[in-house]
Amino acid sequence: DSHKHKDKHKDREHSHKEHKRDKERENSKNGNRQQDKHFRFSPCNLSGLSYTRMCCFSSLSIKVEEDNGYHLPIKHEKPLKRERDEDDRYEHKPKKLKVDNEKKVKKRKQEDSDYEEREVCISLFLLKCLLLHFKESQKRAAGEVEMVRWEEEKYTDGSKWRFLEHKGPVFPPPYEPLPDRIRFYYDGKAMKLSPAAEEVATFYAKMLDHEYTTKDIFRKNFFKDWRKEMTPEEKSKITELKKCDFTEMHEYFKAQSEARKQMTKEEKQKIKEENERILQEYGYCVMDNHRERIGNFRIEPPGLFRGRGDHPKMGKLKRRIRPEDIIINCSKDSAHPQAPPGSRWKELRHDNKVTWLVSWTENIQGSIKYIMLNPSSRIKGEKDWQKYETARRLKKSVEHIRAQYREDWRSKEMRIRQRAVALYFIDKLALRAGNEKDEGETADTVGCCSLRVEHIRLHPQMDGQDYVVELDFPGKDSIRYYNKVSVEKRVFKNLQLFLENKQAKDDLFDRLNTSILNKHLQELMDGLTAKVFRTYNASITLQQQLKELTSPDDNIPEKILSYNRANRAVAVLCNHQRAPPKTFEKSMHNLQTKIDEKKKQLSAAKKELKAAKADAKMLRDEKSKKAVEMKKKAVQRISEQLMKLEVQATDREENKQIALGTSKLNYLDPRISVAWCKKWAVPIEKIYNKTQREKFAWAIDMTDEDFEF
DNA sequence: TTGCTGACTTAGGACCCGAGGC
DNA sequence: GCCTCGGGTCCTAAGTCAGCAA
Repeated sequence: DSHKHKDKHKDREHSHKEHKRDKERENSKNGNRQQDKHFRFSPCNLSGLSYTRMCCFSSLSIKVEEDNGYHLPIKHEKPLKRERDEDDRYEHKPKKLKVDNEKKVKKRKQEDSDYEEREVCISLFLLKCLLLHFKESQKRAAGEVEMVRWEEEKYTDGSKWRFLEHKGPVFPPPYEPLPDRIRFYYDGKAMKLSPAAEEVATFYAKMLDHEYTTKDIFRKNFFKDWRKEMTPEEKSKITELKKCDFTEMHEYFKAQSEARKQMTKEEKQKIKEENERILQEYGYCVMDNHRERIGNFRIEPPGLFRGRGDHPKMGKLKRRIRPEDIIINCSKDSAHPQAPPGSRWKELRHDNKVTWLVSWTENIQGSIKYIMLNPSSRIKGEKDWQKYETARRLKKSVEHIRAQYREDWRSKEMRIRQRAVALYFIDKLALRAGNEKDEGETADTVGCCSLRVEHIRLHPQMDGQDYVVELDFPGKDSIRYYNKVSVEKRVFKNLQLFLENKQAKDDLFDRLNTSILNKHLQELMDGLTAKVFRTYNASITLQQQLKELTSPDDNIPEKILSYNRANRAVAVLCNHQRAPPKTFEKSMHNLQTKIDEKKKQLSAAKKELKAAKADAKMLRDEKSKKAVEMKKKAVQRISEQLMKLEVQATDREENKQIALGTSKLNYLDPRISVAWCKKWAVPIEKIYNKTQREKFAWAIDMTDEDFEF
């Protein structure tokens, strides 16, 4: 562990040096192509004109496969039709957008009234698309590739769509009572439960193998909620959980899942087809004339709440969601989804200021759950792009911001010093912001602003380093963050001061919260919030590590190993951990055995080659020459296989406790990876699987090998 | 300023299924 | 053809952050 964290620290220190270098490099290249590109691609385009390249085709045929929905400037793009909007796009100010919009409302009244017209006149709108489509096809046919822009399609009023149509959610199947032969025992005696009580009992029975059922809070919460579902008779009889025997139920479900596995190919195929049918019917929606994949179109089935860490509500009953709990969001002029027969929706809403299609309130925390679009959708992709553009803007001002917070360490105001030290942690250690949480309602986890005295230890000297801060706290999902980091003297002195006269449970930064911090960050840079630092530091680390680790002479597997190592450096930075796979030791052992065997094979093959060479030297005939060639090839093949296995082993070992997926999916600007792949001729499929390629279609589409984050 | 809520992103674990080895 | 393993996908919890009301 300590080794890991030392490395982690090293990585961080390194990347900071690299930041400077990057900055210098960037300065020296002032005005280069990248910058132009950056401007052109800046997310102002996102809500503006430039991405409106002709998705109106797909809008007509509704074929997302042919048009990924990203309206990216392409190389052969001709000058924009609406030059006057170009200027607007040079400065990206997402957060001011709303304010700006308000100010611009009057100015744009004329344009807005156009919108309104269009809104009420969808058919005209489609007609126009049709016309554009037609024109475009004509041009294409004539070999003229010109960008046709869908000028109308820009949402500067904060709306997210004009048209939204979907089929509503898919509900889980109703509860199927257990067959009579499957019995529940209380205090050793068989007892038939009412359907409601039985259903809840099955939730518990299904989890009998899980560690959850050994936890007191889980058992207590479950039992309390279960009793609420019981009939008065059941309630009076069943008073102690430990007298409940669910084993028959448990065995029944195990047998069922076993039976599912044993199904014939045909049966499995049938289920697959049915799932596909449901996906086609409910898994897509039409948003602004694109057919888009929906992320989660199934309503969460009832069950027992599985909170993470020491969650005070674990084991509580997550109740079944009924149509009457559901709010449907779609456009007025769409075919509204129908509630299941005999039921009705809670509400039918037409709010185009939000992106969700369906929502309901869950009963554990009382929070709202949503059905939204898949990451491959235009709306999510553009947001993602915008996120990375904000992080790239931070790259430009980060040195200034760092200088500022270093200055603030000396402020005479405590709140400023706290803010500055917290920001230093967020920047240097990629900590999360750390919002306040409801005590007793959620697991006790913290982030930067909510760190407490008990989470930090100061060591003026440790392991040969000065001013070491030891951080140890439960972070998001109760994942432990443990790190020892040497900080600057002034930070250290400040921390000593913050700790003075405080108890273990007191806040380290008692004059700070995320709201204060983010307000400050907003003043430093438009759109800047605490989490942008995580995105920025993750992406810049990837870029820098790739530069450092990639050797031009490496073959593809070695390059991929380098990529994974760079990815890993980021995962370590962001503390993305995973439980080591249960079969890790075993599979590692198996792999080692394979490697040993391969080595034996190799030496055998080499011997054979040697012998064949000797033969060839003696016999000097075609046959033995051929034999040498064959043996040579065999040696080559086997050593390649061996190398591959060894790389695999290294990769797997290094990956034992680290999850690469999270950073890849959420923190690393995909354009860095795409550019790297292009530069080193690594097929993008080796880095991104199909889903990831769909999510990052925008980046794959727009990125050249010389892209710089 | 504070508390609360809604919308959206980020997160790890469970589960499924197919590739590849035997 | 069977089995194992791991990647891919699904699931949904747990964060962040802005906006609003008191």
